[in-house]
Amino acid sequence: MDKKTRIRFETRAAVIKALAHPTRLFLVDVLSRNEKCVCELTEMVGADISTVSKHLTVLRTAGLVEADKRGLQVWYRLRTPCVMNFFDCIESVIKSTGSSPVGCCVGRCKL
Amino acid sequence: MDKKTRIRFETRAAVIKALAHPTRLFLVDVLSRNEKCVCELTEMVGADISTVSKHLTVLRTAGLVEADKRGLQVWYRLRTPCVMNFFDCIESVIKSTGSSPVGCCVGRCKL
DNA sequence: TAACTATTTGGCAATATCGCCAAATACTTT
DNA sequence: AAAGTATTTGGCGATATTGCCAAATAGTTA
Repeated sequence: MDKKTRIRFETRAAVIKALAHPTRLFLVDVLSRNEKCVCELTEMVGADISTVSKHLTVLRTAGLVEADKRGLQVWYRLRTPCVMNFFDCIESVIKSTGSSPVGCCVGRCKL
Repeated sequence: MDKKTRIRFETRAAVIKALAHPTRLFLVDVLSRNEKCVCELTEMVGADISTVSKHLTVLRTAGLVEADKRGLQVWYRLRTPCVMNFFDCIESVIKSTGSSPVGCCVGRCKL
């Protein structure tokens, strides 16, 4: 395993990790239809605005969404619609296993 | 946000979380070409066999790989080739941002 | 400029993840 | 049956992630 290969998989994992949270998946799903301001996303998620803002930062750092400020509001939109294709595959995995959510933000996660 | 929606995203996140690690991405990549026994995968990864075994368990629990025992060895293979399509999308995200790996198993992860 | 609104940032406590070691399990060979 | 091989499981210390609160920042309006 050469270093180059190792770094390639670490880089990919960093992007996938940004998607690996129910709230962030929800945000990506919403943003795949329309751009939204943070306040609106916060209302949809139902968590503290600071929590939602941090999730959006994670997505933005990974290159999955982008944002621009208009007046007081910051509007986010999906940069990479191709991630939506992936969800069909994920759904097929879920259907084929009857899997249910495990080990994720037990009891604290609004989403 | 109704409960049903919440659970749907938690379920999806659980599957994606199983992919969100460089070693597991590497395993998926290797298994997408051929089935392999744990010992061979362990050698390729270069970590402790117990570590590799646990990563394989994570992938299997998520429904992404399956395994069967033959003699002393356990052979794993990819159940869901569709995940490979996703990597092209991930690569395009990476190329468009020049992103590099962050915050992941710093200094400890062989992969 | 002071008050107000929208968002981000800092920090902390609670969880979750990770990798290794040691021990247990399962199967094979002698 | 005893010894040997392949794999899984238990457990622990080290890291990383998450959500909320409070405070800081940025822009708007009175």
